[in-house]
Amino acid sequence: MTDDDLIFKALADKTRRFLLDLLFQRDGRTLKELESGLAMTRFGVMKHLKILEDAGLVVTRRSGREKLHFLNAVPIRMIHDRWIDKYREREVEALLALKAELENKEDPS
Amino acid sequence: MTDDDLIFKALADKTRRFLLDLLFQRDGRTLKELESGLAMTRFGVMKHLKILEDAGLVVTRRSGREKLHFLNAVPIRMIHDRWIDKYREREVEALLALKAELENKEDPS
DNA sequence: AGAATAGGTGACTATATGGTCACCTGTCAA
DNA sequence: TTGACAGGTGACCATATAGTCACCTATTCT
Repeated sequence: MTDDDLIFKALADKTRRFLLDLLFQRDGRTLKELESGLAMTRFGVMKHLKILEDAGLVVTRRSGREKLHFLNAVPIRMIHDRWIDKYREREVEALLALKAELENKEDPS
Repeated sequence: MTDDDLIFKALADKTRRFLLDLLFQRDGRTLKELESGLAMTRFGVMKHLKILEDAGLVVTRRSGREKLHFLNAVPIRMIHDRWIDKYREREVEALLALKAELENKEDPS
């Protein structure tokens, strides 16, 4: 299994993306803490974290009997750079800016 | 299945990523043309293209009996923005620049 | 019109993946 | 030092996914 295979397979699961969201909000959480936010057994969460770690999307540090989890954004950036060059980047940003503006007008919540 | 589920599931397969690579090189290809670059039957390629299209990563235009395929980079950019904020972006770019520099020194091919 | 060409559908099989459980290891604190 | 706590492993089952095939439709060219 190649590196990029590990990364994209890791991102293919909703639970794992949610774990990344949690770590994006705040880094350095333990398994116990991450587990408490999910409707799943500890074992399920542990498997998901292992897959994220093997892919390099999460890096960890041990601290006594705890294991702290951190988000690593480098692979995410590499996905971006694979299919978005400088030319497409201008197009895409213009489209997203337009989209944001329209949504702001339609739904000024 | 939510939008982001469709996108990440679509990206989870190596063949589909290769199809995006081909379209990144050059847009507007037909199924026949894309098929010729892969060791797979037409049906397999067609299924993959349908999944990419359902996810919005590929958009198509019919032209007579041909169907032309184009890469849409907007979902890719949204993945980036989900886990990379301005702060992390600086970190990540610095790391990738350093990495590129080191690889340049080690392997000046 | 009729043959060749480009694309499309539904059913099927083998394999990969998500989730759970019984059971185990290492660390902390009274 | 012993009990509670955080984390870890291997086996297991149900479901999802990749790939193929027989068969079908629409367009083009002579």
